[in-house]
Amino acid sequence: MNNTAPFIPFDIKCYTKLHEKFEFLFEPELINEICHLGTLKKFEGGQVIMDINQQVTHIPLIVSGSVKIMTEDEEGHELLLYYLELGDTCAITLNCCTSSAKSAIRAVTEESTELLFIPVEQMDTWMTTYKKWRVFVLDSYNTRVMELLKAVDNLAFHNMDDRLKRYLKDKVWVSKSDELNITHYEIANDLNSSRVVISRLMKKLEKEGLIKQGRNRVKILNYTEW
DNA sequence: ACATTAAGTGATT
DNA sequence: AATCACTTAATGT
Repeated sequence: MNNTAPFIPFDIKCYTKLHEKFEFLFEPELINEICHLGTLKKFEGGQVIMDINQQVTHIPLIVSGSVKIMTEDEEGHELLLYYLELGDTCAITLNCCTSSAKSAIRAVTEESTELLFIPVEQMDTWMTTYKKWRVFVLDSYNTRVMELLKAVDNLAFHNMDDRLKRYLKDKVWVSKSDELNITHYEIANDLNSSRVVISRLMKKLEKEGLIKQGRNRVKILNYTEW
């Protein structure tokens, strides 16, 4: 038995896991580099992994779970912008990194989530050495801008009950379950609305037969028809 | 049994 | 659609 065996620099299982998860995105050599230079961290649901005005030193890459990205107004009311899932990264953060600016957003884990933090310095070198990294960065930038546009459109052109429906739909999508454990207060907070308004609209949706609800839980009925 | 938290509702702006 | 003020219902200690 080799006595150095327990002291391998990284977890073999984790190593192969990352290869499986990211082979569709990156070159194998790049995944090797990611394994060596990145740090994998696990979070419980509801943890703030990056906050507004925080200095950005690492780029987060989602390995499992999901993260919600939000802004805040002067009074501290939040607004959900979009979610990040497997293989996603936050392009807003990417921009912060290169310009060494501070974060404009807050990132909160939606469920228990694994994140791979890559030091900013790697950005530039990988941009020139790995084609797939370049494509990944540009692509993710693009999809984030699209998501932002969607959020703005939603905010500007749709009333509350529409926004609520979209919210529930998205929520079912990211949680991969039509049974949501959520309170009216939390929904109101994500939508920058008030609990009373959400309660009324939720009651309406229930009467329309679109949802069933109880304390701390909402079940979305026949999701496919949404 | 009591306190706390979530949800429902009428009235007002 | 938001806020207030109040009620009712569910849950934890």
